[in-house]
Amino acid sequence: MDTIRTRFAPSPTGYLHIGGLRTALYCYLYAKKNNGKFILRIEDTDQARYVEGTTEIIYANLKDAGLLYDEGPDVGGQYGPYIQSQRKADYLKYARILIEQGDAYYCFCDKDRLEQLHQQGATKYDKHCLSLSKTEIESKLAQGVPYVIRQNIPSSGTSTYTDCVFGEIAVDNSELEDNVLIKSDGLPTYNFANVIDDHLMGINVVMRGTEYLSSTPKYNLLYDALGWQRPIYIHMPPIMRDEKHKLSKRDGAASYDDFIANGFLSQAIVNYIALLGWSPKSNQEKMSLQEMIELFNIEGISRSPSIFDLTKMKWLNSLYVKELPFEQFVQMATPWIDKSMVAGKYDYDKLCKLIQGRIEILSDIPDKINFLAQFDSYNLQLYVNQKQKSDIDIARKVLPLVKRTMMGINEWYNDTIYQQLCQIAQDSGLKNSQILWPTRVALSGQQSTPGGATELAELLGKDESINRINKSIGMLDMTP
RNA sequence: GCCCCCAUGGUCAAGCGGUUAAGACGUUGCCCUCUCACGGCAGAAUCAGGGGUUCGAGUCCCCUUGGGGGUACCA
Repeated sequence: MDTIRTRFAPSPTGYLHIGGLRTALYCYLYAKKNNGKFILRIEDTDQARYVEGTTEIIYANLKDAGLLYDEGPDVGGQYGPYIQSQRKADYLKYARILIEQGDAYYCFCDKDRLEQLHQQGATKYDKHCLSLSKTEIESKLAQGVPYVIRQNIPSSGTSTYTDCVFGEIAVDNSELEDNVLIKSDGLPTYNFANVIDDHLMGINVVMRGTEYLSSTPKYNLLYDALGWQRPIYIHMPPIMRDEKHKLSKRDGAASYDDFIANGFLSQAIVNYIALLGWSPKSNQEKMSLQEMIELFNIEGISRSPSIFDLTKMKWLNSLYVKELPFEQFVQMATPWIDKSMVAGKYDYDKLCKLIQGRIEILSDIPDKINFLAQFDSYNLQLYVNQKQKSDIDIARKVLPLVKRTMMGINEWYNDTIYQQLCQIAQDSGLKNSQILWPTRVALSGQQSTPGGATELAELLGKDESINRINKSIGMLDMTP
């Protein structure tokens, strides 16, 4: 059996969006699962939509996501070039063969005539130039009349093929249009370049979005006309923003880079999108790339579109954040702490210990910790907590004791502070929570914090802690 | 308009003619706890509608409805 060869063939028209990344992922998984090769090919035949620099982003993103391709523009390979615009000669060669065989023809119709055709209600090209005589064609060619080359599709009959996920697909040839194969600028259209390149590069498994499901018969006709073996097709459903809209680049953060910039971990991104449109037999959800390769199977690919759920993606991300080795978490969190008001203050390691288990994405960090650098007036009702048996009066009574105790502590560590504060409770016949709750509020002015009263105290340091307790006592004194 | 495709909770989804219709996110309640989070336990919530076929239908067929895609000198 031939080696499986799959390809991801993006156009360099913008950032690598999540849909594209998933296509790449499935191609990669399928290839690796079958000990095959995963190839990257850049489809830049549309000069108008080309965006400078985006090929480099594609390379970088794919590698960052762990989807290492065996062949590609920047890594080489035996089937190059891997950039479509550099393969011009081949396309023309095959187009001429097709013309020779009557499977394609020169078309000299200009935009005006095409438009007219459309206005007259035609849904497709009328094969007008198919009936041109050889001499007519030659003279127009000699005169330099602009032309395109069109595929000559049979006007009757049915084209059928089997897709691995959707099963048998049948389309009447009469539904198919004589598409342009070679544009007037001499470059091939996607339709054509795709077939030629896939064949020449030995691609035997074509994986792509369902937008090609109904046009695949056209490609098959090309394969057949050229006497080439058709590839295996695996079409996959789109990722949606909601029931009605595809998740598009315009939806804001929808590219790989956007997610990274928003504090998602690369592994989590890959893991989550793997689950959008595919699920393993075992129903396992958290998977490494290696596990995905092992579990991947076409039967698990779903046929209906799936809606992107940011909430679930965050949850998955939080799992990866939690299991990050501490050192690595500190390293990744540091830029986010620097970006917060806490920048440069407090011990980053201690800070990270408190937040690692409490954030979902890295960008949650600033909001979680800003209070450490900012201590203004807060709502005194925070002292009221039924479950902790705390209220404003308790706070008034307890905080001065806390302050005095703190001043006497020399070993400023969580454990000792905790012990000492609990001692107050014992001495005064109160519950621990009646000391700790007011203390935490007095230190933070927050409803919830990444850490308990004494953990915060350690982080803030003795001076700042006492300072904040003082301010809080002041606030309490000012209210009746 | 025409053609292709799809349809299980709010979301991702198991399920391949006989199940109490899995699981996960989210949600609700409880437990744990120096708050929150984590973790643990429990609960609510789904087969779009209508016809068939069958002893039996979420599973097969048809129609309706809803949704996606295609219908380019874009990919």
